[in-house]
Amino acid sequence: MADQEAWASALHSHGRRVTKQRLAVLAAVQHNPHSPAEGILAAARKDLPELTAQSVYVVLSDLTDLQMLRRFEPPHSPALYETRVGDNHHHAVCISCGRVEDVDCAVGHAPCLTPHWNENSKPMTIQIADVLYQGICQDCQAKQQLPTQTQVTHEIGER
Amino acid sequence: MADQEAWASALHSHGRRVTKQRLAVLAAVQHNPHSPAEGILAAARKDLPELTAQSVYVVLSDLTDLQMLRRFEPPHSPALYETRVGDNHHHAVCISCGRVEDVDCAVGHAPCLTPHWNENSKPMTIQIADVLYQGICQDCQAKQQLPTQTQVTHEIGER
DNA sequence: CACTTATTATGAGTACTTCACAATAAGGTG
DNA sequence: CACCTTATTGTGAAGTACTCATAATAAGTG
Repeated sequence: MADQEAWASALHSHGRRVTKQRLAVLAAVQHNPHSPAEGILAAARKDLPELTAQSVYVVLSDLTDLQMLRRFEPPHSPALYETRVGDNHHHAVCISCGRVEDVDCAVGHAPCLTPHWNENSKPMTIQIADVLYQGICQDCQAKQQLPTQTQVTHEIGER
Repeated sequence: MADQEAWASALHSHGRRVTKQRLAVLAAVQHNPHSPAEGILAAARKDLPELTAQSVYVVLSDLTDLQMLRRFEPPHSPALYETRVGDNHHHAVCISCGRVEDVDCAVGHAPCLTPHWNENSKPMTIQIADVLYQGICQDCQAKQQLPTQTQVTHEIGER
């Protein structure tokens, strides 16, 4: 809870009022990275039971716009939030169980920020580059290898 | 329409029946890359008016699983589909108007497929890496520069 | 041409998120 | 410190994108 003041001053510097709802949401995201709005609500309600889902959506959206939170949307998943911002890191999601891992940036500090444009496309001014790795985590790989090894997928995972 | 046979044989090779619905969806995606399901439905209905939305969803989902189509989900947008598969290209989306551009892969043929794992994370077996660039396209930049240049954002874009 | 089974249409339902507006409270002012 | 302004939150409802269950249809095999 010693981070309360840090969050408060960050909110101040963005011209936002310091409310217990915002602090509860920030703490919940910090302690539960890669959580969806629903999970953040559940976590935040342990401190602030009267918090509503709609407030969580509003706060998350606003804080994301302020760059105090980062949001990303894996396929077939609700949006996930985290407090780790500004370091241009990436994410790997398991297509089987959905687990998410952070992946540090490979090419220095701001790697993927310079795409190579086609001749016939109009370049954009890039602000962020999200790299989303999709694969299968070790646990799910182990589970899928239970059948005999000659057996090949006749039904490809789940969807 | 000369691609009909190519689609048909591709469907066959995946053990799928060749239906006019599938062909209409494939043609619609091919001629309208980066379109959402709704747009694909509208385009496909020009050839096949009795096509239903649910069928489009089923077909898109199935063909994506077969890797005949590629699907990606920009933030705050429904899923978009394209026929360009297998070349590991990326996408840039304008956060203001939503326009999408293809971006070829920079680092050779399969670049971002080798993330650098943290010490404390369990590596996954990566299958695909989607790079999503977010920025502002030239058109939207021009529109935002109408106020005097000393003016700095007091309201940051839209959401 | 008939038959089997994949595929599509129909209708309803769900998950996630947003909207409109009233109630509340943060933080500046006197 | 009470008051006031206005941002913020709560309430209730609605919307979008998508999925599910089941019946009708049609592709492809014999």
